[in-house]
Amino acid sequence: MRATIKDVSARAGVSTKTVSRVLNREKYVSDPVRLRVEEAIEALNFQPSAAARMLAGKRSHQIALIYDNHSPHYIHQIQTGIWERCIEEGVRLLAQPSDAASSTLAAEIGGLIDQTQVDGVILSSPVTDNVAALEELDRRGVPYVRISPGTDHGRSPSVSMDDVQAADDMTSHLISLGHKRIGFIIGHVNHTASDLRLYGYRRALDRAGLPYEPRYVRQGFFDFASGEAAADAMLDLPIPPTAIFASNDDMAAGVLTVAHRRGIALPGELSVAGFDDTALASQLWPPLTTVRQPTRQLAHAAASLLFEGVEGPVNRRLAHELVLRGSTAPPSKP
Amino acid sequence: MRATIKDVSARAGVSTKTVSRVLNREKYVSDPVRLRVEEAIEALNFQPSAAARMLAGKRSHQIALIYDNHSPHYIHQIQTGIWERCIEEGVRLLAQPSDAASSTLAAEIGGLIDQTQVDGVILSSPVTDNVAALEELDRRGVPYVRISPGTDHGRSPSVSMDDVQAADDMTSHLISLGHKRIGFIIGHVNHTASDLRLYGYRRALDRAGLPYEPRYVRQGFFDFASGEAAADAMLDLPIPPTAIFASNDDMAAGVLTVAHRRGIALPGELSVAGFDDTALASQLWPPLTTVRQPTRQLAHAAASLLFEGVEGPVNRRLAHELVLRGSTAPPSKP
DNA sequence: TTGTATGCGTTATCAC
DNA sequence: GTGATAACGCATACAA
Repeated sequence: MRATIKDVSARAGVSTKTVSRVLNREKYVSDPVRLRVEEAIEALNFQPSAAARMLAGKRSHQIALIYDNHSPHYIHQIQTGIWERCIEEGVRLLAQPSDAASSTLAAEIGGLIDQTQVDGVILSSPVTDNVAALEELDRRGVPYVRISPGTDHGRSPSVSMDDVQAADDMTSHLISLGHKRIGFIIGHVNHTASDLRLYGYRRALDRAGLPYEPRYVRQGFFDFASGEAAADAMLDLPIPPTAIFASNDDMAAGVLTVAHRRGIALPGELSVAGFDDTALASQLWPPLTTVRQPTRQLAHAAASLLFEGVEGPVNRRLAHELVLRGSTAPPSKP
Repeated sequence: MRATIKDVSARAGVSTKTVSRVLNREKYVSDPVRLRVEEAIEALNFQPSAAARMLAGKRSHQIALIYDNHSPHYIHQIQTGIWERCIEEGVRLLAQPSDAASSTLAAEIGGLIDQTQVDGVILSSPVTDNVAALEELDRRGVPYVRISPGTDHGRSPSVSMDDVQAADDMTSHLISLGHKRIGFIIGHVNHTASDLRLYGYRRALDRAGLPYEPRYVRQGFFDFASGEAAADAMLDLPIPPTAIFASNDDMAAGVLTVAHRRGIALPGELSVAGFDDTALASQLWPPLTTVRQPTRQLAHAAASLLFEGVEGPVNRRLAHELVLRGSTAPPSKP
C-alpha cells in the first residue's frame, strides 16, 4: 500500500498537521521535529497524493502551458524551459496543445481550469493573442504569463524578445559589411513579429541613410515556398540585392535553395540572413547568418514570473544573439 | 462558483450517484434520465473536478508519457499521436521528460505514479529499455506500453516499426536501380535500431548476391558530424560507393554536405538515402531518399493499446514508407 | 510550536 | 435502474 500522511505521522510521533507543515515548508516547525518527520517520509517513501492536496487545498501544484505552434523545435524549447523551472518549484506541468484560432479555445481553457484547478497558465505565441482566451483567464482570476505576445502588451505579465532591435541589429550587420541593396522577406501577416521585424529592418536602413526600396521587400508567409518565391522575384530584378534577410528560417532556407538552383555562390555572391525561429537554421549547411531567439530562456522566465506572483503588465525582455555564419561583404561591382 | 455534481443532481432531479454514472458512461441509466442529466451538465457548464475523481475513484483519467529523445520533432510526433487518442478517451496526458540513462529514473516514475495515480504509462524510445523503470512499473502493476522498444520485446505490449525490413527495402531499392557499391553508415551503438538497420542492409545485399564489404560500412553516431566523417572516408576510397545509405537523417545530411563540398553532383553521381528520424529530411533540398517512420501513428497505436487494456507481449507493427526523392541509377563507368 | 476537527467533490458499496 | 452514505488523503481553521 501507498504510505499516507497518517503513516508518516504515526512513525514520527507527531500529528498529521505537522507532517503537512513539513511537506509545505511552512514555518513554525522545530528543527528536531522537522528532522524526525523527514526521516519518516524518507523511510516510508511517502509521496503525497496530488489529488488529495488539490481537493483539500487551495493550490493544485500544477500549471498549464497552452501552445499552438507548428514548429516542434519551438515547442520543445518552450516546454523544456518551463519544465526546468517547474522542477525547482515542485510543480507539475500540463502541456495543452490547442488551436490558437479556434473559437472554442476560451471554453477549452475554462474547462481545463475547472477540471484541474491549475495555479497558473502560461500562454505561448500565438495563443497569447487570442482575446477570448485572455478574457476567460481574467474572468477566472487565474494568473497567467504570456510568452512573446503580439498584441496588447500591457494586459498581463509577459516575456519577449526585442524583435525590432534584432532585425535592426541584423540589418545593421549587413550594412556594416558593405551591403547597400538588402532584400527583406516579410513574415506571415498574422504574426506581430512580422511587423516588428520589418520595422527593425527599415529603422536600420534609415539610420544608415539607405533608401527603403519596395522592390527589395516581399511578402512571405513564414514557409519555405514563400521564401523561394520572394527570392526568385528579387533575384530576377535587373539590379538584384546583394543580401537577403528573411523574417524566419524556413523562408531563408527557400532563399538558399533558389541561390543553389541558380548557381549563385554563397556567401560570396549573396549573403543570406534569417531568424532561427524553427531551429532549422542550425541544420542548414550553406552559410546562413541568423538571429538566435532565446526561446528556452523566455519560457524559463515566464515560469519564474508566474511563480513570483507578479501582477500587472510586467514585461521581461530577454536579449537575442546574432549567429554569424559566413555572411560576407557584397561582391565588387560586376 | 464552479458547479458541482450536487448542483447538477439538484437541477436534474436525480441523485449525485446517477450524475456520476452519466459522467462515467456507466450502464444502468435509463435514456430519459441520462438526457436530463446531460442537459443539466450542459446548462451549468459543469466540469468534474479531476482531483475529486482521482481521490474517490480508482481511475485518475490521466496517463503519462515518459520520454527522452533529443529530437524535438520525434517528441512532437509522439506527443501529438498520443494526445489525439487521449482526447477521444477524455483522458489527460502528463508529458514527463526524463533521462533514460539516469539511475534514478525508476524512482522518479514511482514517485510520479504515487503522486498522480496515472492509469497507465507510455514509454517512448529509448526510455523503453531502462530495465529498472520497467521493473518499477511491473512492481506497481501499472499498465504500460512501449514505443519502439530496443530490447526485451516480449516484456510488455508495444508498437514498433520493422527496422530490418525498412533497411532491407531501402537497400533493395538502391540495388534495383543498379547500384552495386552501396555504402552504409551504422547508427549509434546504444540504439537497437542501429543493429536492426544494419542487419536489413546486409540481408538485402545477401539476397541480391552482393558482397558485404566492410570498407563500405562505417560506424556513425546518429549525428551530422559522424555522417560527414563516414562519407569522407568512403569517398576517399579508390573505388568509392555509388550510393550511401545512412542510418538516420542527421548523418545523411552530413553525407550531402560532403558531397556538396566535393562538387559531386546529386543524385547523378551519388545517391543518398536515410531515415527521417528527426524529420530533418523533409527540410533538405538536395535529393535525399528516406524511410519515413510512422511515428505519430505509432504513438496513437500505443495509446490505443493502453486504453484497450491489452495484456501480455502484444506487438503492434506499423508499416513504413519509402519516400523516393531523386535517387537514381549509378553513373556509368567512368 | 503543535494538535483536533471538519470538509473538499467525487466514486464505491450496498441497499432499495 | 436508482439512491443514501461512507470513504478517498490531505489542508484549513481554530484551539491549545
